[in-house]
Amino acid sequence: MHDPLAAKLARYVPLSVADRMWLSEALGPARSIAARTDIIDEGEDPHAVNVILEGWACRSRQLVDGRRQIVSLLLPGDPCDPHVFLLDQMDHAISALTPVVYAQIPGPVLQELTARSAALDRAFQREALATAAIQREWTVSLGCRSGIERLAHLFCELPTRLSAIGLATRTSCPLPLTQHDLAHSLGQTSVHINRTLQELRAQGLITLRSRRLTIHDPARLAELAHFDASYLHFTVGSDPPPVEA
Amino acid sequence: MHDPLAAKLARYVPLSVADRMWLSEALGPARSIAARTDIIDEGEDPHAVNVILEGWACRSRQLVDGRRQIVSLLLPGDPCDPHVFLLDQMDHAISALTPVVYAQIPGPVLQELTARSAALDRAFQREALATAAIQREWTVSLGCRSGIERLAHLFCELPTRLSAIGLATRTSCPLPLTQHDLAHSLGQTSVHINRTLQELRAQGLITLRSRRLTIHDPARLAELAHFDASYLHFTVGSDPPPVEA
DNA sequence: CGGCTGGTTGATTGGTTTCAACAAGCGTGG
DNA sequence: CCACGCTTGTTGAAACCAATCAACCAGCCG
Repeated sequence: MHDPLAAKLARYVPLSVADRMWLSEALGPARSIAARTDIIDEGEDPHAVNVILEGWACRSRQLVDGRRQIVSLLLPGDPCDPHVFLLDQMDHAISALTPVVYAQIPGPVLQELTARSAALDRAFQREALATAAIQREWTVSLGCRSGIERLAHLFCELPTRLSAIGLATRTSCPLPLTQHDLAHSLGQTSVHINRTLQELRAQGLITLRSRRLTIHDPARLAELAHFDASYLHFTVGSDPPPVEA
Repeated sequence: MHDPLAAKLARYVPLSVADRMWLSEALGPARSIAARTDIIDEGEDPHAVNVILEGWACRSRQLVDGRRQIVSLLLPGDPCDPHVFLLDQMDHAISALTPVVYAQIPGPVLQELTARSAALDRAFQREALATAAIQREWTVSLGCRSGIERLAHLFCELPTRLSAIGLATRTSCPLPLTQHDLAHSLGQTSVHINRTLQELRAQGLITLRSRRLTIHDPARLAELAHFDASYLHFTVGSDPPPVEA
Protein backbone atom coordinates (compact mmCIF):
# COMPACT_ATOMS: atom_id res chain seq x y z
CA MET A 1 0.00 0.00 0.00
CA HIS A 2 1.44 3.33 -0.96
CA ASP A 3 -0.37 6.09 0.89
CA PRO A 4 -3.44 4.71 2.65
CA LEU A 5 -3.98 7.86 4.73
CA ALA A 6 -4.32 10.08 1.68
CA ALA A 7 -6.49 7.46 0.00
CA LYS A 8 -8.80 7.37 2.97
CA LEU A 9 -9.06 11.11 3.55
CA ALA A 10 -9.75 11.59 -0.14
CA ARG A 11 -12.95 9.62 0.34
CA TYR A 12 -14.23 12.39 2.60
CA VAL A 13 -12.96 15.51 0.82
CA PRO A 14 -11.24 15.91 -2.56
CA LEU A 15 -7.52 16.47 -1.97
CA SER A 16 -5.20 18.50 -4.16
CA VAL A 17 -1.71 17.38 -5.11
CA ALA A 18 -0.36 19.89 -2.59
CA ASP A 19 -2.57 18.45 0.15
CA ARG A 20 -1.18 15.00 -0.51
CA MET A 21 2.36 16.26 -0.50
CA TRP A 22 1.92 18.12 2.80
CA LEU A 23 0.29 15.06 4.25
CA SER A 24 3.14 12.76 3.37
CA GLU A 25 5.65 15.30 4.67
CA ALA A 26 3.81 15.47 7.98
CA LEU A 27 4.13 11.74 8.58
CA GLY A 28 7.13 10.84 10.67
CA PRO A 29 9.39 7.87 9.91
CA ALA A 30 7.69 4.50 9.50
CA ARG A 31 7.92 2.25 12.55
CA SER A 32 7.39 -1.48 12.60
CA ILE A 33 5.93 -3.40 15.47
CA ALA A 34 5.32 -7.10 16.00
CA ALA A 35 1.88 -8.67 16.15
CA ARG A 36 0.35 -8.86 19.63
CA THR A 37 2.28 -5.91 21.03
CA ASP A 38 1.05 -2.49 22.10
CA ILE A 39 1.48 0.67 20.05
CA ILE A 40 0.31 2.71 23.02
CA ASP A 41 -0.95 1.49 26.37
CA GLU A 42 -3.78 2.49 28.68
CA GLY A 43 -2.73 5.30 30.99
CA GLU A 44 0.04 6.67 28.78
CA ASP A 45 0.13 10.35 27.86
CA PRO A 46 -0.28 10.63 24.08
CA HIS A 47 1.73 13.28 22.32
CA ALA A 48 1.23 12.42 18.66
CA VAL A 49 -1.27 10.91 16.27
CA ASN A 50 -0.48 7.36 15.22
CA VAL A 51 -1.44 6.46 11.67
CA ILE A 52 -1.63 2.83 10.59
CA LEU A 53 0.18 2.28 7.29
CA GLU A 54 0.18 -1.51 7.03
CA GLY A 55 -1.42 -4.28 9.03
CA TRP A 56 -4.35 -4.36 11.43
CA ALA A 57 -4.56 -2.96 14.94
CA CYS A 58 -7.29 -2.44 17.50
CA ARG A 59 -8.33 -0.29 20.38
CA SER A 60 -8.99 -2.42 23.40
CA ARG A 61 -9.94 -2.09 27.03
CA GLN A 62 -9.11 -4.59 29.69
CA LEU A 63 -11.06 -4.98 32.93
CA VAL A 64 -9.24 -5.80 36.12
CA ASP A 65 -10.57 -9.35 36.18
CA GLY A 66 -9.08 -10.09 32.78
CA ARG A 67 -12.10 -9.58 30.56
CA ARG A 68 -11.12 -7.78 27.40
CA GLN A 69 -13.09 -5.93 24.75
CA ILE A 70 -11.88 -4.80 21.36
CA VAL A 71 -13.74 -1.53 20.90
CA SER A 72 -12.66 -0.84 17.35
CA LEU A 73 -10.52 -2.16 14.55
CA LEU A 74 -7.89 0.03 12.94
CA LEU A 75 -7.06 -0.58 9.29
CA PRO A 76 -4.37 0.91 7.04
CA GLY A 77 -5.00 4.64 6.63
CA ASP A 78 -6.76 4.96 9.97
CA PRO A 79 -5.48 7.76 12.20
CA CYS A 80 -5.88 7.00 15.91
CA ASP A 81 -7.77 10.09 17.06
CA PRO A 82 -6.44 13.20 15.30
CA HIS A 83 -6.43 15.16 18.56
CA VAL A 84 -5.66 12.59 21.26
CA PHE A 85 -2.64 14.54 22.32
CA LEU A 86 -5.02 17.03 23.90
CA LEU A 87 -5.80 14.42 26.52
CA ASP A 88 -3.58 13.62 29.45
CA GLN A 89 -3.93 9.90 29.43
CA MET A 90 -5.12 7.13 27.17
CA ASP A 91 -8.29 5.44 28.35
CA HIS A 92 -7.63 2.44 26.11
CA ALA A 93 -4.72 0.63 24.53
CA ILE A 94 -3.89 0.44 20.84
CA SER A 95 -2.45 -2.95 19.98
CA ALA A 96 -1.19 -4.58 16.82
CA LEU A 97 -3.20 -7.63 15.77
CA THR A 98 -0.81 -8.40 12.92
CA PRO A 99 2.66 -7.02 12.28
CA VAL A 100 2.00 -3.31 11.86
CA VAL A 101 3.80 -0.45 10.18
CA TYR A 102 2.74 2.94 11.46
CA ALA A 103 3.92 6.52 11.54
CA GLN A 104 3.30 9.46 13.80
CA ILE A 105 2.20 13.01 13.18
CA PRO A 106 3.29 15.17 16.13
CA GLY A 107 0.53 17.35 17.55
CA PRO A 108 1.97 20.70 16.45
CA VAL A 109 2.62 19.39 12.93
CA LEU A 110 -1.00 18.29 12.59
CA GLN A 111 -2.21 21.67 13.79
CA GLU A 112 -0.01 23.44 11.30
CA LEU A 113 -1.23 21.10 8.58
CA THR A 114 -4.92 21.73 9.22
CA ALA A 115 -4.27 25.45 9.53
CA ARG A 116 -2.63 25.48 6.10
CA SER A 117 -5.16 23.37 4.23
CA ALA A 118 -8.89 23.80 4.73
CA ALA A 119 -9.47 20.60 2.77
CA LEU A 120 -7.28 18.55 5.09
CA ASP A 121 -8.91 20.16 8.10
CA ARG A 122 -12.34 19.16 6.83
CA ALA A 123 -11.11 15.72 5.88
CA PHE A 124 -9.77 15.03 9.38
CA GLN A 125 -12.95 16.37 10.94
CA ARG A 126 -15.12 14.17 8.76
CA GLU A 127 -12.88 11.21 9.41
CA ALA A 128 -13.41 11.75 13.13
CA LEU A 129 -17.17 11.96 12.66
CA ALA A 130 -17.18 8.78 10.60
CA THR A 131 -15.10 7.02 13.24
CA ALA A 132 -17.62 8.07 15.87
CA ALA A 133 -20.40 6.73 13.67
CA ILE A 134 -18.62 3.38 13.37
CA GLN A 135 -18.33 3.26 17.15
CA ARG A 136 -22.04 3.91 17.46
CA GLU A 137 -22.78 1.18 14.97
CA TRP A 138 -20.74 -1.27 17.04
CA THR A 139 -22.82 -0.21 20.02
CA VAL A 140 -25.93 -1.03 18.00
CA SER A 141 -24.50 -4.41 17.03
CA LEU A 142 -23.64 -5.36 20.59
CA GLY A 143 -26.90 -3.96 21.87
CA CYS A 144 -29.42 -5.48 19.56
CA ARG A 145 -27.98 -7.75 16.91
CA SER A 146 -27.84 -11.52 17.41
CA GLY A 147 -24.60 -13.46 17.12
CA ILE A 148 -24.96 -14.29 13.45
CA GLU A 149 -26.11 -10.77 12.62
CA ARG A 150 -23.11 -9.23 14.37
CA LEU A 151 -20.69 -11.38 12.46
CA ALA A 152 -22.49 -10.71 9.19
CA HIS A 153 -22.44 -7.00 9.93
CA LEU A 154 -18.72 -6.97 10.57
CA PHE A 155 -18.22 -8.93 7.36
CA CYS A 156 -20.08 -6.16 5.52
CA GLU A 157 -18.30 -3.30 7.25
CA LEU A 158 -14.73 -4.51 6.84
CA PRO A 159 -14.68 -5.03 3.06
CA THR A 160 -16.37 -1.65 2.63
CA ARG A 161 -13.77 0.10 4.74
CA LEU A 162 -10.93 -1.79 3.07
CA SER A 163 -12.18 -1.07 -0.41
CA ALA A 164 -11.96 2.64 0.37
CA ILE A 165 -8.19 2.26 0.43
CA GLY A 166 -8.03 -0.21 -2.42
CA LEU A 167 -7.45 -3.30 -0.27
CA ALA A 168 -10.62 -5.19 -1.11
CA THR A 169 -12.96 -6.03 -3.91
CA ARG A 170 -16.69 -6.18 -3.35
CA THR A 171 -16.54 -9.86 -2.66
CA SER A 172 -13.17 -10.54 -1.10
CA CYS A 173 -10.78 -9.07 1.39
CA PRO A 174 -7.99 -10.09 3.76
CA LEU A 175 -9.16 -10.95 7.25
CA PRO A 176 -6.16 -11.59 9.47
CA LEU A 177 -8.20 -11.84 12.67
CA THR A 178 -8.30 -15.01 14.73
CA GLN A 179 -11.63 -16.32 15.98
CA HIS A 180 -10.46 -15.09 19.36
CA ASP A 181 -10.10 -11.55 17.98
CA LEU A 182 -13.55 -11.74 16.43
CA ALA A 183 -14.93 -12.92 19.75
CA HIS A 184 -13.33 -10.01 21.61
CA SER A 185 -14.70 -7.60 19.03
CA LEU A 186 -18.24 -8.91 19.03
CA GLY A 187 -18.66 -9.58 22.73
CA GLN A 188 -18.82 -13.33 22.44
CA THR A 189 -16.67 -16.36 23.09
CA SER A 190 -14.45 -17.85 20.42
CA VAL A 191 -16.35 -21.11 20.74
CA HIS A 192 -19.55 -19.42 19.77
CA ILE A 193 -17.89 -17.45 16.97
CA ASN A 194 -16.70 -20.77 15.61
CA ARG A 195 -20.21 -22.18 15.51
CA THR A 196 -21.63 -18.97 14.04
CA LEU A 197 -19.00 -19.01 11.29
CA GLN A 198 -20.05 -22.52 10.43
CA GLU A 199 -23.63 -21.37 10.18
CA LEU A 200 -22.65 -18.56 7.77
CA ARG A 201 -20.69 -21.06 5.70
CA ALA A 202 -23.56 -23.54 5.74
CA GLN A 203 -25.88 -20.85 4.41
CA GLY A 204 -23.45 -20.37 1.53
CA LEU A 205 -22.84 -16.73 2.40
CA ILE A 206 -19.11 -16.69 2.96
CA THR A 207 -15.84 -18.55 2.85
CA LEU A 208 -13.15 -17.79 5.40
CA ARG A 209 -9.92 -19.60 4.76
CA SER A 210 -6.26 -18.82 5.28
CA ARG A 211 -6.95 -15.29 6.52
CA ARG A 212 -9.09 -14.34 3.56
CA LEU A 213 -12.79 -13.61 3.55
CA THR A 214 -14.84 -14.26 0.44
CA ILE A 215 -18.45 -13.14 0.28
CA HIS A 216 -20.61 -15.19 -2.02
CA ASP A 217 -23.82 -13.23 -1.71
CA PRO A 218 -23.24 -9.64 -0.60
CA ALA A 219 -26.90 -8.69 -0.85
CA ARG A 220 -28.14 -11.53 1.31
CA LEU A 221 -25.35 -10.98 3.83
CA ALA A 222 -26.23 -7.28 4.10
CA GLU A 223 -29.88 -8.14 4.56
CA LEU A 224 -29.12 -10.64 7.30
CA ALA A 225 -26.91 -8.06 9.04
CA HIS A 226 -29.30 -5.11 8.56
CA PHE A 227 -26.26 -3.41 7.04
CA ASP A 228 -26.60 0.05 5.56
CA ALA A 229 -23.27 1.54 4.53
CA SER A 230 -24.39 5.14 4.94
CA TYR A 231 -22.97 5.34 8.47
CA LEU A 232 -19.48 5.05 7.00
CA HIS A 233 -20.02 8.46 5.35
CA PHE A 234 -17.85 7.84 2.31
CA THR A 235 -19.11 10.46 -0.05
CA VAL A 236 -16.37 11.40 -2.47
CA GLY A 237 -15.54 9.33 -5.50
CA SER A 238 -16.07 5.65 -5.95
CA ASP A 239 -13.88 2.80 -4.83
CA PRO A 240 -10.34 3.10 -6.12
CA PRO A 241 -9.26 0.28 -8.41
CA PRO A 242 -8.75 -2.83 -6.28
CA VAL A 243 -5.24 -4.12 -5.91
CA GLU A 244 -3.81 -7.41 -4.92
CA ALA A 245 -3.57 -7.70 -1.16
CA MET B 1 -29.84 25.58 35.13
CA HIS B 2 -28.13 28.72 33.93
CA ASP B 3 -25.43 27.88 31.43
CA PRO B 4 -24.75 24.14 31.35
CA LEU B 5 -22.66 24.30 28.18
CA ALA B 6 -20.16 26.72 29.69
CA ALA B 7 -20.14 24.70 32.92
CA LYS B 8 -19.35 21.55 31.01
CA LEU B 9 -16.69 22.99 28.71
CA ALA B 10 -15.00 24.59 31.73
CA ARG B 11 -14.37 21.08 33.04
CA TYR B 12 -12.08 20.48 30.06
CA VAL B 13 -10.33 23.83 29.70
CA PRO B 14 -10.42 26.95 31.92
CA LEU B 15 -12.65 29.56 30.31
CA SER B 16 -12.29 33.31 30.58
CA VAL B 17 -15.20 35.67 31.12
CA ALA B 18 -14.93 36.64 27.45
CA ASP B 19 -15.08 32.99 26.40
CA ARG B 20 -18.29 32.52 28.37
CA MET B 21 -19.80 35.64 26.88
CA TRP B 22 -18.97 34.64 23.31
CA LEU B 23 -20.35 31.21 23.99
CA SER B 24 -23.70 32.49 25.21
CA GLU B 25 -23.91 34.90 22.27
CA ALA B 26 -23.31 32.03 19.86
CA LEU B 27 -26.28 30.08 21.14
CA GLY B 28 -29.44 30.67 19.16
CA PRO B 29 -32.84 31.14 20.76
CA ALA B 30 -33.98 28.42 23.18
CA ARG B 31 -36.41 25.93 21.71
CA SER B 32 -38.69 23.64 23.66
CA ILE B 33 -39.74 20.21 22.56
CA ALA B 34 -42.05 17.63 24.10
CA ALA B 35 -40.86 14.34 25.55
CA ARG B 36 -40.78 11.43 23.10
CA THR B 37 -40.34 13.59 20.02
CA ASP B 38 -37.36 13.93 17.68
CA ILE B 39 -34.95 16.86 17.72
CA ILE B 40 -33.43 15.58 14.49
CA ASP B 41 -34.22 12.41 12.60
CA GLU B 42 -32.14 9.79 10.82
CA GLY B 43 -31.43 10.80 7.24
CA GLU B 44 -31.80 14.54 7.78
CA ASP B 45 -29.06 16.94 6.69
CA PRO B 46 -27.71 18.66 9.80
CA HIS B 47 -26.78 22.30 9.48
CA ALA B 48 -26.21 23.35 13.08
CA VAL B 49 -25.03 22.00 16.40
CA ASN B 50 -27.81 21.28 18.87
CA VAL B 51 -26.96 21.93 22.50
CA ILE B 52 -29.14 20.49 25.26
CA LEU B 53 -29.97 23.13 27.87
CA GLU B 54 -32.56 21.33 30.00
CA GLY B 55 -33.91 17.80 30.07
CA TRP B 56 -32.55 14.51 28.79
CA ALA B 57 -32.24 13.32 25.20
CA CYS B 58 -30.64 10.39 23.44
CA ARG B 59 -29.08 9.32 20.21
CA SER B 60 -30.85 6.26 18.89
CA ARG B 61 -30.82 3.95 15.92
CA GLN B 62 -33.74 1.92 14.76
CA LEU B 63 -33.46 -1.25 12.69
CA VAL B 64 -36.00 -2.01 10.00
CA ASP B 65 -37.62 -4.76 12.06
CA GLY B 66 -38.35 -2.36 14.92
CA ARG B 67 -35.46 -3.14 17.21
CA ARG B 68 -34.10 0.04 18.74
CA GLN B 69 -30.86 0.92 20.46
CA ILE B 70 -30.10 4.04 22.45
CA VAL B 71 -26.44 4.62 21.63
CA SER B 72 -25.87 7.51 23.99
CA LEU B 73 -27.58 9.73 26.51
CA LEU B 74 -27.44 13.50 26.13
CA LEU B 75 -27.58 15.60 29.29
CA PRO B 76 -27.82 19.36 29.80
CA GLY B 77 -24.68 21.01 28.45
CA ASP B 78 -24.04 18.29 25.89
CA PRO B 79 -23.46 19.46 22.34
CA CYS B 80 -24.59 16.95 19.73
CA ASP B 81 -21.42 16.63 17.65
CA PRO B 82 -19.72 20.01 17.27
CA HIS B 83 -19.09 19.41 13.58
CA VAL B 84 -22.05 17.31 12.41
CA PHE B 85 -22.96 19.89 9.85
CA LEU B 86 -19.97 18.69 7.85
CA LEU B 87 -21.89 15.51 7.13
CA ASP B 88 -24.64 15.19 4.56
CA GLN B 89 -27.01 13.09 6.54
CA MET B 90 -27.62 11.96 10.08
CA ASP B 91 -26.94 8.28 10.67
CA HIS B 92 -28.98 8.34 13.87
CA ALA B 93 -31.85 10.25 15.44
CA ILE B 94 -31.68 12.58 18.42
CA SER B 95 -34.84 12.30 20.49
CA ALA B 96 -36.08 13.92 23.65
CA LEU B 97 -36.63 11.49 26.52
CA THR B 98 -38.11 14.19 28.74
CA PRO B 99 -39.34 17.66 27.78
CA VAL B 100 -36.18 19.29 26.43
CA VAL B 101 -34.99 22.84 25.99
CA TYR B 102 -32.20 23.17 23.47
CA ALA B 103 -30.50 25.78 21.33
CA GLN B 104 -28.56 25.71 18.11
CA ILE B 105 -25.18 27.06 17.10
CA PRO B 106 -25.07 27.45 13.32
CA GLY B 107 -22.01 25.90 11.70
CA PRO B 108 -20.37 29.16 10.60
CA VAL B 109 -20.89 30.71 14.05
CA LEU B 110 -19.17 27.77 15.71
CA GLN B 111 -16.27 28.04 13.31
CA GLU B 112 -15.92 31.74 13.99
CA LEU B 113 -16.10 31.04 17.71
CA THR B 114 -13.32 28.46 17.72
CA ALA B 115 -11.22 30.66 15.46
CA ARG B 116 -11.51 33.53 17.91
CA SER B 117 -10.85 31.61 21.12
CA ALA B 118 -8.15 28.97 21.37
CA ALA B 119 -9.55 27.91 24.73
CA LEU B 120 -13.00 27.25 23.31
CA ASP B 121 -11.48 25.42 20.37
CA ARG B 122 -9.58 23.13 22.72
CA ALA B 123 -12.61 22.73 24.95
CA PHE B 124 -14.80 21.58 22.06
CA GLN B 125 -12.07 19.25 20.83
CA ARG B 126 -11.65 17.69 24.26
CA GLU B 127 -15.40 17.43 24.66
CA ALA B 128 -15.53 15.50 21.40
CA LEU B 129 -12.73 13.19 22.57
CA ALA B 130 -14.49 12.59 25.88
CA THR B 131 -17.74 11.84 24.07
CA ALA B 132 -15.91 9.30 21.93
CA ALA B 133 -14.47 7.75 25.09
CA ILE B 134 -17.95 7.42 26.59
CA GLN B 135 -19.11 5.72 23.43
CA ARG B 136 -16.22 3.28 23.71
CA GLU B 137 -17.06 2.61 27.34
CA TRP B 138 -20.64 1.78 26.35
CA THR B 139 -19.18 -0.64 23.81
CA VAL B 140 -17.21 -2.23 26.64
CA SER B 141 -20.32 -2.47 28.80
CA LEU B 142 -22.38 -4.11 26.09
CA GLY B 143 -19.51 -6.33 25.08
CA CYS B 144 -18.34 -7.71 28.36
CA ARG B 145 -20.28 -6.54 31.39
CA SER B 146 -23.13 -8.61 32.81
CA GLY B 147 -26.60 -7.19 33.26
CA ILE B 148 -26.10 -6.03 36.81
CA GLU B 149 -22.66 -4.64 36.03
CA ARG B 150 -24.01 -2.61 33.11
CA LEU B 151 -26.70 -1.06 35.20
CA ALA B 152 -24.27 -0.35 38.01
CA HIS B 153 -21.86 1.22 35.53
CA LEU B 154 -24.51 3.53 34.13
CA PHE B 155 -25.46 4.47 37.66
CA CYS B 156 -21.85 5.49 38.25
CA GLU B 157 -21.45 7.34 34.96
CA LEU B 158 -24.60 9.42 35.08
CA PRO B 159 -24.11 11.08 38.49
CA THR B 160 -20.51 11.83 37.55
CA ARG B 161 -21.53 13.50 34.31
CA LEU B 162 -24.38 15.34 35.98
CA SER B 163 -22.22 16.59 38.83
CA ALA B 164 -19.94 18.24 36.26
CA ILE B 165 -22.76 20.67 35.52
CA GLY B 166 -23.96 20.93 39.10
CA LEU B 167 -27.00 18.69 38.73
CA ALA B 168 -25.99 15.93 41.10
CA THR B 169 -24.37 15.27 44.41
CA ARG B 170 -22.07 12.30 44.88
CA THR B 171 -24.92 10.16 46.12
CA SER B 172 -28.03 11.41 44.39
CA CYS B 173 -29.20 12.61 41.00
CA PRO B 174 -32.34 12.86 38.89
CA LEU B 175 -32.97 9.86 36.69
CA PRO B 176 -35.95 10.53 34.43
CA LEU B 177 -35.49 7.36 32.38
CA THR B 178 -38.11 4.63 32.25
CA GLN B 179 -37.07 1.02 32.63
CA HIS B 180 -37.81 0.78 28.93
CA ASP B 181 -35.25 3.52 28.24
CA LEU B 182 -32.69 1.78 30.41
CA ALA B 183 -33.37 -1.45 28.54
CA HIS B 184 -32.83 0.23 25.16
CA SER B 185 -29.62 1.79 26.44
CA LEU B 186 -28.15 -1.36 27.91
CA GLY B 187 -29.19 -3.84 25.24
CA GLN B 188 -31.62 -5.75 27.40
CA THR B 189 -35.35 -6.12 27.86
CA SER B 190 -37.26 -3.98 30.32
CA VAL B 191 -38.35 -7.13 32.13
CA HIS B 192 -34.79 -8.02 32.85
CA ILE B 193 -33.88 -4.46 33.81
CA ASN B 194 -36.67 -4.64 36.33
CA ARG B 195 -35.28 -7.76 37.94
CA THR B 196 -31.75 -6.40 37.88
CA LEU B 197 -32.91 -3.20 39.60
CA GLN B 198 -34.45 -5.28 42.33
CA GLU B 199 -31.16 -7.08 42.77
CA LEU B 200 -29.31 -3.76 43.15
CA ARG B 201 -31.89 -2.62 45.67
CA ALA B 202 -31.71 -5.91 47.54
CA GLN B 203 -27.95 -5.49 47.85
CA GLY B 204 -28.60 -2.12 49.45
CA LEU B 205 -26.66 -0.29 46.76
CA ILE B 206 -29.29 2.10 45.41
CA THR B 207 -32.75 3.49 45.70
CA LEU B 208 -34.63 4.49 42.56
CA ARG B 209 -37.94 6.15 43.23
CA SER B 210 -39.98 8.87 41.57
CA ARG B 211 -37.33 9.54 38.92
CA ARG B 212 -34.53 10.01 41.42
CA LEU B 213 -31.52 7.79 41.93
CA THR B 214 -29.87 7.56 45.32
CA ILE B 215 -26.62 5.71 45.73
CA HIS B 216 -26.07 4.28 49.18
CA ASP B 217 -22.61 2.85 48.69
CA PRO B 218 -20.73 4.55 45.82
CA ALA B 219 -17.54 2.59 46.42
CA ARG B 220 -19.20 -0.81 46.34
CA LEU B 221 -21.27 0.18 43.30
CA ALA B 222 -18.15 1.30 41.44
CA GLU B 223 -16.39 -1.92 42.33
CA LEU B 224 -19.31 -4.02 41.11
CA ALA B 225 -19.38 -2.03 37.86
CA HIS B 226 -15.60 -1.96 37.34
CA PHE B 227 -16.10 1.79 37.06
CA ASP B 228 -13.10 4.06 36.63
CA ALA B 229 -14.07 7.67 35.98
CA SER B 230 -10.89 8.51 34.11
CA TYR B 231 -12.52 7.81 30.72
CA LEU B 232 -14.72 10.88 31.28
CA HIS B 233 -11.58 13.05 31.08
CA PHE B 234 -12.79 15.77 33.42
CA THR B 235 -9.55 17.40 34.38
CA VAL B 236 -10.15 21.01 35.32
CA GLY B 237 -11.48 22.07 38.70
CA SER B 238 -13.61 20.06 41.02
CA ASP B 239 -17.35 19.61 41.01
CA PRO B 240 -19.20 22.88 41.12
CA PRO B 241 -21.40 23.33 44.19
CA PRO B 242 -24.40 21.04 43.82
CA VAL B 243 -27.75 22.65 43.37
CA GLU B 244 -31.25 21.44 43.90
CA ALA B 245 -32.42 19.55 40.85
C1' DC C 1 9.87 -34.46 17.66
C1' DG C 2 7.65 -31.43 21.06
C1' DG C 3 5.24 -27.42 22.13
C1' DC C 4 2.39 -23.84 20.91
C1' DT C 5 -1.35 -21.40 18.72
C1' DG C 6 -5.67 -21.59 16.44
C1' DG C 7 -9.65 -24.12 15.29
C1' DT C 8 -13.37 -27.71 16.20
C1' DT C 9 -16.73 -30.49 18.74
C1' DG C 10 -19.97 -32.18 22.55
C1' DA C 11 -22.41 -31.85 26.89
C1' DT C 12 -23.98 -29.00 30.33
C1' DT C 13 -25.14 -24.80 32.63
C1' DG C 14 -27.03 -20.38 33.10
C1' DG C 15 -28.26 -15.69 32.05
C1' DT C 16 -31.90 -13.41 29.23
C1' DT C 17 -35.70 -13.31 26.38
C1' DT C 18 -40.24 -14.19 25.51
C1' DC C 19 -44.97 -14.46 26.54
C1' DA C 20 -48.59 -13.45 29.37
C1' DA C 21 -50.87 -11.48 32.92
C1' DC C 22 -51.62 -8.17 36.42
C1' DA C 23 -50.88 -4.00 39.61
C1' DA C 24 -50.09 0.92 40.38
C1' DG C 25 -50.08 5.68 39.12
C1' DC C 26 -51.95 9.45 36.60
C1' DG C 27 -54.34 12.53 33.52
C1' DT C 28 -58.71 13.19 31.18
C1' DG C 29 -63.47 13.51 30.33
C1' DG C 30 -68.08 12.27 31.38
C1' DC D 1 -66.08 12.64 41.61
C1' DC D 2 -65.23 8.47 39.65
C1' DA D 3 -64.54 5.75 35.43
C1' DC D 4 -61.58 4.96 31.91
C1' DG D 5 -57.47 4.40 29.33
C1' DC D 6 -52.69 4.62 29.06
C1' DT D 7 -48.11 4.31 30.60
C1' DT D 8 -44.96 2.24 33.70
C1' DG D 9 -43.64 -1.22 36.69
C1' DT D 10 -43.90 -6.15 38.49
C1' DT D 11 -44.22 -11.19 38.49
C1' DG D 12 -44.07 -16.22 36.87
C1' DA D 13 -43.11 -19.99 33.66
C1' DA D 14 -41.12 -21.70 29.62
C1' DA D 15 -37.95 -21.43 25.82
C1' DC D 16 -33.55 -20.21 23.99
C1' DC D 17 -29.20 -18.32 22.90
C1' DA D 18 -24.69 -18.20 24.33
C1' DA D 19 -21.16 -19.29 27.99
C1' DT D 20 -18.62 -22.70 30.18
C1' DC D 21 -15.93 -26.75 30.61
C1' DA D 22 -13.32 -30.17 28.58
C1' DA D 23 -11.46 -32.58 25.10
C1' DC D 24 -9.21 -33.16 20.78
C1' DC D 25 -7.22 -32.02 16.16
C1' DA D 26 -4.33 -29.55 12.68
C1' DG D 27 -0.69 -26.66 11.39
C1' DC D 28 3.50 -24.36 12.27
C1' DC D 29 8.04 -23.54 14.07
C1' DG D 30 12.18 -24.10 16.62
